[in-house]
Amino acid sequence: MENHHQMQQPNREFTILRSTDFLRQNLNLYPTTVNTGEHADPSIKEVDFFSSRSPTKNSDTDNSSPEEPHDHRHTNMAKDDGSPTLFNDQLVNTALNLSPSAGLSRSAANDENIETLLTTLQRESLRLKEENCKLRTMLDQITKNYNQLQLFIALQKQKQCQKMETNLNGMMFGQHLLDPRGPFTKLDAQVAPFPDDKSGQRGLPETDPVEDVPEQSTSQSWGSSKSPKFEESNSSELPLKKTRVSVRARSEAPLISDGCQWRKYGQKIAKGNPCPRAYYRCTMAVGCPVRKQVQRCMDDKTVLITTYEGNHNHPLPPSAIVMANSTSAAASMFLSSSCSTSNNNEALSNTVGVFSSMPYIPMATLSTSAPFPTITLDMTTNPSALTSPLPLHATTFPQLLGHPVIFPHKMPHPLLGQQQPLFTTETMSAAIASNPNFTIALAAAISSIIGAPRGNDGINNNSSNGGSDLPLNGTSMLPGST
DNA sequence: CGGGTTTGACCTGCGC
DNA sequence: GCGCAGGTCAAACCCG
Repeated sequence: MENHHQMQQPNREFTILRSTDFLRQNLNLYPTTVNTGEHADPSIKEVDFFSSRSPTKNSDTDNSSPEEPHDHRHTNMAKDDGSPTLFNDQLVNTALNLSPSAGLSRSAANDENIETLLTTLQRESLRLKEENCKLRTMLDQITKNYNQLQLFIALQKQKQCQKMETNLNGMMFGQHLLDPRGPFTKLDAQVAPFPDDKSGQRGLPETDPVEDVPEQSTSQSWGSSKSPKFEESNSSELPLKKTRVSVRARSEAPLISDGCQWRKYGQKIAKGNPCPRAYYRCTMAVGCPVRKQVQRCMDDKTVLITTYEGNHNHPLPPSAIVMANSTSAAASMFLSSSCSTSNNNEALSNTVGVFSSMPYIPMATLSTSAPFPTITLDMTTNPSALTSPLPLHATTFPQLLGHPVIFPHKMPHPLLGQQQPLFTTETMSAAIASNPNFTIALAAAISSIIGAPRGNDGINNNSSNGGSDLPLNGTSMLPGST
C-alpha cells in the first residue's frame, strides 16, 4: 500500500508543479519584486488554492520566508473536510499583500490588478476543485471495483474450499478452513507435500529458503530454530507460518547477482546432491536477517537454485527491487490463490495458470515439504509467449524477495526501467485478453497490497524495502527477501 | 589490516 | 535414546 502510495507521488508532483508554475508564470506571482504598498514587508504571502476557504482570507497569515520553498508546513495539509489534500505545494506565494487591511493606500490600478488576480485565482481554484472532484470520483470507482473483486475472490475461494473439502471427504485439512488466521496462514508445515515435489526437480532438493510473515516479525530466523543470533526478535512467538522462496535460474556463475551483498557463512553437502549447498547472509545492513542458500540442481548443473528467507531491514538498491517485486508478486499471488490448503492440486494448477499469464512472473510451484513451504519460481522455462521479453538469466535478473510488493504495472520506475523492460500496457492488456484468470490474479495481488497490514517495523516500511509489506500478511520475499 | 571464504566442529530437530 | 541431516559457528586462511 505504501508503495502504491509512493508510486503515485510522481504524478502528484507533476500536478503540483504544473499548477504552481501556471500561477507563477501567468499571474506573475514570484515573490521577488512586488511591493504592494506601505507594507514593505518582504515576507511572502501565500494562498491556499485548495482550501475551501477563499484565498483572500489566508493571504496575510503566513509569513514564511522565500528561502523556505519546501517548508514542511506546506505539506500534508488537510482540507477542511478532513481528507488529505492531493497536493503538497498548494500554497502559492503571491508576493502580494492581499489582506483588506493592507490595501487602504493602494492605488486604483493596484486594486484592479489585485481584483484581476483574485478572479483568476478563484477561477483556478475552481478548476482545481473540479479536478479534485474528478479524482475523487475515480478513487471511489476504483475502491468500488476493488471491493467487488474482493467479493468475487472470496466467493471463488469459498467454492474452491468447499470443493476441496468434499474431495478430501473433510478429512485431512478440513480444519484449516476454520482457521481464524485466514487463508494465507494455512501455508504452514501442516500442509502435505506437493505431489510434484521431488527433490532435485524443483527447488532445493530437501530444503529451501524463504519468506516470512511480516505480521509476526520483520526479522525472522532462517528456518531452523537454532541460531540464537538471528532469533533475538520474537523468539517466544512462533511464526504462524514461514515460507521460503526459491528461484531457479540458469547461470554459469556461482552466484546470482541480485543486487544485494552477501557473505558466505557456511557450506554443506546436502544429502542426495553432490553439489555443495552454500549458505549466505545479507551484509548490506548490520543484523539483516535475510539469508539465502545457493545450490546447483542435481539434474541440471546449469541451473542454480537460490532460496531466500527473511525480510531485509534496510533499503534495497534498485537492481534488487526488480526481482523483489517480481518474486513478491508471484509468491503473493500464488499463495493468495491457493486457498487455505495448499495440498489442493486444483488450486495449485490454477495458480500456475494464472502465473502463465503474467509477464515476468515465472512458472511457480509450491513445495510444502517440511519444515517450511517453499515457493519455487522457475525462471528456466518460458511459461508462455506472453512472458516478457525479459531475459530471465540468473546473472542478470536480480532476485530479491522480502520487499514490498509493487504490482507489476507500477514497476516502470525511472531507475528500474533502465535495467529491463517491465510490464507495459500492451503486455498487460495481452495478458488480460488471453487469460480470464488474470483478473483474479490482479484482484489477489491488489488485495494483498491493499489489505495487508502494514509492518510495524519502521525500517521495513521505507519505500524501497518495506520488506514486510508483502501481502500474505507480510510475507515478503527477499532478495533475498522473503 | 579488514573483509570475505573455507572448513571442521557443534547444535538442534526429527525419525526410527 | 540414538543416529542422521540440516544449519550455524568460528578459527584459520586468503586476498586486495
